[in-house]
Amino acid sequence: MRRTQDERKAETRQRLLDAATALIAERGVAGTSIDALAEAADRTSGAVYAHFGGKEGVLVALLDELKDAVAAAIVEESQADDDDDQHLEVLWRNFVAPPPLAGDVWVLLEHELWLYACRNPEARPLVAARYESARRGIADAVAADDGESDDAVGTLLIALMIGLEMQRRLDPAAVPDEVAYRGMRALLESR
Amino acid sequence: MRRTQDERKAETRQRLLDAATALIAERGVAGTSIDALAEAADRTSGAVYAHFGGKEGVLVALLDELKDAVAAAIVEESQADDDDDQHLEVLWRNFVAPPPLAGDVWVLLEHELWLYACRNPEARPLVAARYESARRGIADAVAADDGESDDAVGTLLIALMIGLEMQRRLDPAAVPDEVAYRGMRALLESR
DNA sequence: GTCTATAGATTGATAGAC
DNA sequence: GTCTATCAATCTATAGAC
Repeated sequence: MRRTQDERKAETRQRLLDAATALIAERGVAGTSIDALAEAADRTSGAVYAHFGGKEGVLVALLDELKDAVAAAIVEESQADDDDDQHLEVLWRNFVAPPPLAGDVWVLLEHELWLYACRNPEARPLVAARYESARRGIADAVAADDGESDDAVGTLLIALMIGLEMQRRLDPAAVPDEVAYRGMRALLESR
Repeated sequence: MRRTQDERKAETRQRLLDAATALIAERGVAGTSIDALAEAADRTSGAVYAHFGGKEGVLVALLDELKDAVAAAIVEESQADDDDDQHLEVLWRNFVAPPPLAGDVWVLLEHELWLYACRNPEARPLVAARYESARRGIADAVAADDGESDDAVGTLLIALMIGLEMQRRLDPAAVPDEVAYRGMRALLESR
């Protein structure tokens, strides 16, 4: 029993996107050739052009797929709890390594996409929308208690977590969890 | 009157490093070929190999040159003032566009170097030292008033500024200066 | 130390068979 | 839609003249 063309097509597409996720995180956008991408997905470069038209097309599709999946996953668990401080702990842990992707991969990929957006105006709105969605999600999550949402808190918390994670990558000892919590709590209380 | 060999040598070295700064910020580490680098410096690829042995050598030299120059510049002006709130404003403005480099170039370059360090363990200590130096500098700068320095404040302030600047690049309206000040003040007062 | 020249590998992108 | 085959451009790295 043979699978339909559509199934085959969808599988190839997904394989290419998965390969792109891994390779771009590992070697960067510029460091990932179309050939390497296709090979990692067990296809040939022709398939990449047929599906996405080129490397930029792959990136747009990748951004579209990730869209708010990550933001949603980061926030999701935080909603479950009632304690304000635990909110922050879960938020921080999920941010460092959100469920849908391995933490190692995710952070590097996110920075690659950010750089790509800075350099390619046509991709900027897509990436900007991701951050906007993350800001809202976090603002809503931490506002769940008293019902009042404050966008600026989302902006600040995301900023802090990004910067802390960056420093932690270079030297884990430089960013103890307690320091992260202290900073997040301070921002939360600045409302 | 002819210049000495040493002068010529030093000029070539500096030209190559300047070209590397500009090109890496613009196209990234992987996106910058040795040929393009040499050409931008008005030399040939052979000069790059003679001076630095290859692309990694250029990056190490670049890191060494930037070292704490940027950190020092960011902090320097902040020392001049007495008012605590003005401290933060100057800090934020200098961070967004520190004197030694154009703001546009600096932030992108810094992210490229961070990604490079994440992927290349041998470069990690160099970049980690840059961040460590920046943490100390900021911690000392904001502690100038009461004399008490707190490393964690440096970690948190840097983290926040990095994350805010990233969001601002994608959408300037998303990060008003007042939000930045509010966040920085909250972190500062968390001591 | 610096250049030119070049070899060998890799890249992006396309044409054509199936 | 997917593959093979392929061309032209670009890249890294080295050898050798000066």
